Parts: sequence; C-alpha cells; structure tokens
Amino acid sequence: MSDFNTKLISSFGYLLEGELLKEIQEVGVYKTISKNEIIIDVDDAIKAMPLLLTGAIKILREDENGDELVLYYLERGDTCAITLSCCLGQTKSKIRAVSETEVELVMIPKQKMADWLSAYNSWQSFILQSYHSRVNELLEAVDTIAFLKMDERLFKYLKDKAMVTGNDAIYTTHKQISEDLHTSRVVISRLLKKLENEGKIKLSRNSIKVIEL
DNA sequence: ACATTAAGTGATT
DNA sequence: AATCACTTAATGT
Repeated sequence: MSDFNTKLISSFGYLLEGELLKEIQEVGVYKTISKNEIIIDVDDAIKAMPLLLTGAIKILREDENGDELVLYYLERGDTCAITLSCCLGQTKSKIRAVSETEVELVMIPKQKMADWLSAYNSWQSFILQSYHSRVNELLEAVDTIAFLKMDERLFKYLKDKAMVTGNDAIYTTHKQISEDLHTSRVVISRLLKKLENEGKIKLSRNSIKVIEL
C-alpha cells in the first residue's frame, strides 16, 4: 500500500491537506484499470467518485445512434465533475468514462463527498476548481461542435432558399445570411468561400448560385 | 471624384 | 466562432 500512498501524495499532495489525504487512504478504494475499459457507463448508478492517480480517462457522451462524442479528458490529479453532480444529485450517470490508457485511481465512496465538503477547505476548493475547469472544457467542446455544424447549416439554408425561390441563384448579402443564421458576417463570408472552393456554390456580389442541389 | 456598402483577410480571443 | 481592424471591389450620386 505504500506505493499507493506515494502516488496519492504525488498526485494530490499539493492540492489537499494532510488530514484529508489520510482519510482518503483509509476510505478510498485503490483500483487499477486496463486500457479501453468502461469505467462508468451511461445509466450506471454512481456509488463512488474517482480520483485519478495515473493514466488518462476520456469522458464521452452518446447519442441515440450510439455515436460518441468526446467531451474532455481526465488526467492525473483530476476528477470527474459530472460524476460529482451525479453523486450529489443522486442521479444516474449521463456519460461514459473509458480508460484511454492503463489507469490507477482511488474510488471515494459517494457518502464521504458531502462530508468532506464542509470538513475540508482544500476539498471544497478542489471540487470547485475542478468543476470550473470542466465547465470550461465543456463550453469549448460546444463551440467546436457549433463550428463544425455551421457550414452544414449554411449550405442547407442556401438549398432551402433556392428551393423556396425556385431559383438556384440567391440574391442576398453575406450580412443578411449572418443575421438569419445568428452568426457574424465574417464567418459567413469565410464559410461561403469554403463552399465555393468545394465547388458547391458560385459567389458574386449580392448573389450566390447553388450548384449542388 | 467621393461616399457608401459588400466582401475578403489576417490576427486575436 | 466571434470580433476587430483594415483592405479591396463594386455602385451610387
């Protein structure tokens, strides 16, 4: 168990106070997980919260089709904030956690979490800090998704417009489109340029010709 | 010729 | 993706 101690200290020693570390050693369950294992799956009941000692875990969302989307990665010294919210809210897991590498972690029983929140300052700030960074990563992911979908939205918008008009030429400005799609003119200009390079449309002033209908 | 508006670009957050 | 700053091109008066 001294190996476990060393890793716990080196991963969380600078974050958590000594007394808390002792409690973690007492109550936490040390686990080793091999690569590509599902640690937590969608709809799993959450009974413990993982603290990562070594390795990396990816947190995924899954849609109806089983398509996966990586939300973010957890590394040494991290914990899963979504799991945290599940622990506190007593709901089932809304995400899937898969080990990206071989992973060593400590499972903290769900019940201890709330206790420590009031008992240890360092625990409280660790949780808040971790929540904060996870939310940021999540927002970043959302931005990326939105970015990837904007070109599709734009093309659909153009096709719809051509359909309604019964004309493959659309008479409008980039600014107008940007307002319709609730984005900025610059973004539209760039995406249109991209579509033109892909040969899907032909651009000219105040008009766009849709080639791929 | 000058002003206005549309569109393109690079850099930054 | 959004915003800024700036350039270039097209049009109107």
